[in-house]
Amino acid sequence: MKVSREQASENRRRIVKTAARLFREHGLDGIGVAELMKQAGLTHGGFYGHFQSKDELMAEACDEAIEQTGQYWQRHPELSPAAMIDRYLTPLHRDHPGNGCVVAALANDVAHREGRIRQSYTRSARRLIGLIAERLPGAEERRQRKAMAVCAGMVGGLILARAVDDDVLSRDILEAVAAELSEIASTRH
Amino acid sequence: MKVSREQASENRRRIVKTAARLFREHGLDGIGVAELMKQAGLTHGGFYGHFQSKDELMAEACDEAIEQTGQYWQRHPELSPAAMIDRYLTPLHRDHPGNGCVVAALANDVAHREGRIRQSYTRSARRLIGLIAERLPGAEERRQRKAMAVCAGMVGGLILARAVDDDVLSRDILEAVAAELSEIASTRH
DNA sequence: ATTATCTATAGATCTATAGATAATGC
DNA sequence: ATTATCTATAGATCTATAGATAATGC
Repeated sequence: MKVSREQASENRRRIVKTAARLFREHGLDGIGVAELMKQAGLTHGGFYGHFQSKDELMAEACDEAIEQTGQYWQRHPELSPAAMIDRYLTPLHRDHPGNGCVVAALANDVAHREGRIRQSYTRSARRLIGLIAERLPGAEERRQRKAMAVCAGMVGGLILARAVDDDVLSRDILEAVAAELSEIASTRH
Repeated sequence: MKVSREQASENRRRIVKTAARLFREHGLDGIGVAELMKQAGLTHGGFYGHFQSKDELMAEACDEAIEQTGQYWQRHPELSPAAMIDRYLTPLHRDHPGNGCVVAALANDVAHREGRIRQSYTRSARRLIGLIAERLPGAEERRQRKAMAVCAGMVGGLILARAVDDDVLSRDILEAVAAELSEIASTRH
């Protein structure tokens, strides 16, 4: 069942994209290589022709995920920081982690690991902070500081909204955090 | 090797306390029953005399962890919200998750589960929000809203600081988030 | 002939249970 | 006699590999 060189490289690409979705949905340990390959339309054993290990795929999937997110924000350069916050802290984003922010989806997972995935995650976090910082007014240092706070609030708010088992509390968190973070983004201090 | 009824109940208690530490350190899937029991000074098989399942222990360990944190803050009623934020967002807390905030430690893990652990986590999150809200000035509704935003920022800041692989960035995040959250806690809006 | 993929499985690890053991407590 | 704990293991799951298969590309 060999396929063309072109098809093989397309298959590799599909594995990375599938992984970027599944790792965000289920966590790094929540999805196995066999199930992942099945969802990519391939078989378990074929995986190791494309990657040395699951760890290697984790790092590539993290890069892929932040690239998707980065491109999304860069396609909307007109959005203010407050508008970004409002789009981030929505029930839609909360309920679709597979297509959402990788920094929020893998934070706890990554803290327990070393190596490439940790480096890839750190780049992703920097990029998210940078995407916010570049739209804030003021001097570089102040923008960075505010962007970190806004980023922490967005990530924390989304993670909390996903973790609690009460729809009312979950929505209250999303709305309260969005409202208060917009304050930070717009004040002069 | 039977022990007294009193000793047995002390053993059960030690399992819960050990679990409260280990789950926060390694995540719910990052520590197995065998290793956990070893660290509690007992053997693997003995576990199921005390608990029906690992899931049951997860919920009890989460309750134990938030109880420890709640008692800590209640022993310091003099601390302002800004002082709480400063004590939460420290390198010490970041580097010792086993003794720290369970809401930050298990957020991603819990989002992928159902049942008792999810309920226990939701109670913990409510309690953390409440501990902050009761020290904020103003009307109930506004205090709740601000407490949710502060809580999200604290949790997000700590989780990010733990996940990134760069000491400078990690410390910058802790300091930036603490500074900006103190603003929220003290403004009138 | 090369190689991308498939089938099958080795080896490790994890939760949970069965049955044995030995000290408590009636 | 009861029961808390221990040893040993069943059964499931996961990563990674070995060897077979079959279509590509020289």
